[in-house]
Amino acid sequence: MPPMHRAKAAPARSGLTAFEREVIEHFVEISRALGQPRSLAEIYGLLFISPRPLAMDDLIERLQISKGSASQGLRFLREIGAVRPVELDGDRRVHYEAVAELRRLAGRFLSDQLAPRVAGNERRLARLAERVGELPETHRKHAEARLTMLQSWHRNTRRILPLVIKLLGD
Amino acid sequence: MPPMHRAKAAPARSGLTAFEREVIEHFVEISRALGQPRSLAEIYGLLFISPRPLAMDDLIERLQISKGSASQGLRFLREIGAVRPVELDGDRRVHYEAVAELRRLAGRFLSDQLAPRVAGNERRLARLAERVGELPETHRKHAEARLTMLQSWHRNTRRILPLVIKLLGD
DNA sequence: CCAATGGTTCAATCCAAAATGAACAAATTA
DNA sequence: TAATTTGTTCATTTTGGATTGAACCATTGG
Repeated sequence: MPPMHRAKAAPARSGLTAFEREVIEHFVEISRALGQPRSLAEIYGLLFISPRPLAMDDLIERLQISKGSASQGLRFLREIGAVRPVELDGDRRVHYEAVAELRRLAGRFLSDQLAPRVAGNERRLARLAERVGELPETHRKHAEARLTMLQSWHRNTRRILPLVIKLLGD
Repeated sequence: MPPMHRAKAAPARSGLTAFEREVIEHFVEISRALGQPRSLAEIYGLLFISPRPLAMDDLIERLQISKGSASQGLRFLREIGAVRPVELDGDRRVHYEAVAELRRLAGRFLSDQLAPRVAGNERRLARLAERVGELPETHRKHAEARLTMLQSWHRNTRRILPLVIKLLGD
């Protein structure tokens, strides 16, 4: 069969405007700093800048991501309250719009992602406090001092987190 | 030369006490939240709990990490001021001790790791503000509203960062 | 009832960041 | 000077989290 000159590619250039791409890039950068996967940021970013709710299909097509990524990404964003499902009549597909209140977003993120870690740290510090007594005399004093420091740092963190939430959402 | 029966293995079980391991684990958890590689946290953690400065050799042996990791890790920690080189007489190797002032640590981390990103975001927002005018009438209004939001979020962030630093180091 | 559509799940794959270790350089000691 | 010690660099390898896509389920419509 002659090669034909190809339908192979049509790399499907993204169907995103330059403006949209840049807005999305903004969210990608932020999500990196928060240690979240890129596809989440892409989905949220596109919904954020879109003037009307989008269905999963739209996200797959415009962002060129897989069904799996789209489905999982939307689930996560729904769970943390960053995205809200919307029913559009005449279409059985669920559409989504971005929740854009920073206070709510930050609060959810902190309580869902950070709080569990903070709790884990707290437990570990408690364990350490118990065991510091069993240490050989030589190192005990130093270990106790360091442990006190860790506890103080931890208290600082706990104190500041709620404050940050409050300040963010004004 | 006959093989001699060797010093091949002795897998060198970690030479870390349970207590040390747990302290190190604490730092590993924290560094994860900050998106830093595990080996950094291990190095800092061991130095933090060690009552006296350690040489690179010690870190390699006790943490079972490679020379490369140790060297690069120490370089990074030195750069952000988390670790301080110490000269011990009678030993030409450089030893290191942990810098344990939280204020300094947090400040450095924020200004080295976060500030550049924040600056990047700022530039991007400026570009977006320029281009929003060229948008087709239909979407312009919505895009402008969203952009205003992004700018406000950004201002919030800038406002809060220095405050967090101040509050952390009391 | 069957076919088509919308959506989820999860094992396999991909990939970027981290870790390794060999090669190298510089300082030290014998 | 040669041999050893201390440390850095960087090309390769490893690894874990992100992404994919095939298999599957549920609902709707013909």
